[in-house]
Amino acid sequence: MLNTIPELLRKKSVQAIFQTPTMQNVWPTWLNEIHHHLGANFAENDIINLGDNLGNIFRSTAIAGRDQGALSSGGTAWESLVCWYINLCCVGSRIVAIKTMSMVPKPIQDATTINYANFACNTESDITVIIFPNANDYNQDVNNLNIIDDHGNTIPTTVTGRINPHALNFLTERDFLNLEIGVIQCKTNWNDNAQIPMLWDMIYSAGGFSGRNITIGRNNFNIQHVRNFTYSFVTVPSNARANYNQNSVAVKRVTNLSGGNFWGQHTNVGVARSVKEIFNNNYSSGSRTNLRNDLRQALPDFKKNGDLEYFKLL
DNA sequence: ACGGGGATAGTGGCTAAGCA
DNA sequence: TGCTTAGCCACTATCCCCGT
Repeated sequence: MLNTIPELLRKKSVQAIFQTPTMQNVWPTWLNEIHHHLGANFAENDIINLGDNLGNIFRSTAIAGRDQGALSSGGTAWESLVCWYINLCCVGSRIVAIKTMSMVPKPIQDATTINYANFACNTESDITVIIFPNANDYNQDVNNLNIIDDHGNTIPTTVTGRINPHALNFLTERDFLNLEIGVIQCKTNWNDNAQIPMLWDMIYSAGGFSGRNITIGRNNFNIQHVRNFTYSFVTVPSNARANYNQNSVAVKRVTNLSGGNFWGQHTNVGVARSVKEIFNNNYSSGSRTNLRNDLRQALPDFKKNGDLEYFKLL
């Protein structure tokens, strides 16, 4: 079960997260905090409930004062944590979160591109979530798949044990109409940055503005052609003294996003929901049974040096 | 006119991805 | 491998709005 296309992509995505020096710096501290929240003999609910504490985990590496380096790395660190968490909760499903844009299959990169006249401003989508269709090619062990391209040639699913990007590009192109895609905008602070997700969501929702030569998509891949597309906002938030209520501008700016707004703490009704709610809200069709059940079956693999060791939970 | 609270705009060194 | 550059965010002075 853990050798499917989505699982191989997940592994590649999570391994990439741990490549950055920033992540290697913060991880020992975060892991302590994560273990503290998970408890000794954790179950699937403990993993999902980490979402209520992502903000605390993030802040456990907060540096006194604020040098510019901390500011810069903060954004990367938060994106990494959210991407790690989503993949963690989605083990066993067809839902995969990817932080590195170059790892996103080409058709999806093309579809999310926004063209401002001739200028392709590649959306700085922090995290791209792909929900693969409920089809054989995404449910079976990759060794049992036989993927034939348009010329009748077999495309290998893996290259030296890792997923073959060409196979992924081919499949996402072939099954494009049945894909679901989620874009997640991550920001550590909420106040001023709320404008950004609001504006991108407007453009995606409008499908571009033809009169002004603003269009979405390249190579005939359009985000409005996939089965479902959501745009969401996930914040820490790092603004310690901020007092958010349902009338705050920052709140109003993101409450209407197609994918909703979330934060790394307990849900505050009318303000923001815990990031753990993002799965039911946006990605539920990607679960094989349901999120908890998929996760429960994978639990043993977290607790030994097994298939899921790459999450570095040990 | 005044005061207070909330929103806004600007700052600026570091990080990491991309490229040659 | 080294260089270039887009992108990162916490804090503060200032602006704006509204009630008194």
